[in-house]
Amino acid sequence: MVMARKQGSHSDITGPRVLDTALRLIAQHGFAAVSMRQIASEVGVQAGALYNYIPDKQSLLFDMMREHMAELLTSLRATDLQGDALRQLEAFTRFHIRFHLPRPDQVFVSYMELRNLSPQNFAVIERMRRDYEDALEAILRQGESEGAFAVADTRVATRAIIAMLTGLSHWYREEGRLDMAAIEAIYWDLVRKSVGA
Amino acid sequence: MVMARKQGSHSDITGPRVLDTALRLIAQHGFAAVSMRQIASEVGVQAGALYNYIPDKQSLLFDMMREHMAELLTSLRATDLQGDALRQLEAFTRFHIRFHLPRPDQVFVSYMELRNLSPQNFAVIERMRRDYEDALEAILRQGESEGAFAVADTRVATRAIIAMLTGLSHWYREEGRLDMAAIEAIYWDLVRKSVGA
DNA sequence: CACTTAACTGAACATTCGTTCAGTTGAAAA
DNA sequence: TTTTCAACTGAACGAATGTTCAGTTAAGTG
Repeated sequence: MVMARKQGSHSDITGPRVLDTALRLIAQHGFAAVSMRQIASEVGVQAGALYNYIPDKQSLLFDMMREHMAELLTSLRATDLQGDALRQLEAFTRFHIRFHLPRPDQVFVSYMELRNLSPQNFAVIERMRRDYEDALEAILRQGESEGAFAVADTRVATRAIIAMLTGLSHWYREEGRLDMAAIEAIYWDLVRKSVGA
Repeated sequence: MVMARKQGSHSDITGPRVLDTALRLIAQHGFAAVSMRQIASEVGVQAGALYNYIPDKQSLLFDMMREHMAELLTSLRATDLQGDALRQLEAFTRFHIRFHLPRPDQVFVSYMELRNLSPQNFAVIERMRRDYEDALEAILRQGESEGAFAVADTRVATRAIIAMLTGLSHWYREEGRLDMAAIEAIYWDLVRKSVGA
């Protein structure tokens, strides 16, 4: 029987390092602007070695984005979204900020590199993004039927709120003026008011 | 005296066509993913001919973005932003939508390709973007001093509102369910409420 | 008409690209 | 100690990259 190697084997170290390094570089320079040789160089191997961990460059991007979206949806479903619509909306808002703020590179790549996905891969990611949007839309619809919210168009409001929240990741810096708790409070105030609650 | 040629000369036709074609292709595939040969091919010339109109590829991107931002700022200053803060905010909101909706490619490129600008060029564009943000921030501050608006943090609210409005360009389609007037009404409702007015 | 010159071609330049693969290395297995 | 094989190297592949430039074309000028 062949055991998995525990020492001396770098596979379980190099593998994740490839994805981590690629994520950072692509977030910084863009998918098309980063070469396999750049990624390999920062990992500390030759370009050919990358192909022990990924079939090709396209899969590198797809795997990063799919993992990000899968984590997002899993975390959302694991989050307690109960109570009336107002409480659910607050929970969703705070969840979104808490999930996205510590992951600026993933957010950047997932929103900027959609064009560089193959059509099939794009469809998969788009479906996941739509699932996330639908969770917020359901909350808004419930709020309307409760009479707690007043929005002119639920679908548009859904997208507007997500754009507002996601935009946060484009300028937030950890060392900045506001910590995450302050950010949460400010955005929750904006979101709550925007739906008329 | 040498007159500018009026017929038979393609310079005044090809020149703008280069920028237009480049804009469309870059919006579609991204700056790094579009080659000079692709642009030239769609324009109907050889790659070398492009260099009669631009010094290099970087200038192509920079010229496109600077022109977009300059038009944005010029149009904003030509817009009647008077009356109390609430009226100004409405005027700003409607201006933003009317300016951006008919220019999806420019918006896309200007917000997605900042990474591909050289540091000097980036600084120029960033300065212009900041000028635009400041116009909105001034309105919010006036609204606060009037007692018309209630926002937890003016700087954050400024960015949040612009993110909300700009996000519109990412999903709006001319042939869609809503025309521009409907969109304006829906977003103005969201913006007005978000600042507590 | 001959002359000038703006506009463009077509080929070439040195790099770089993603990807493949035969061969090397060195630690775990027997 | 010998064997095994996962992990990796280093070189090579054809194709594509941005950019340059000597030469061609054709329309305007005098």
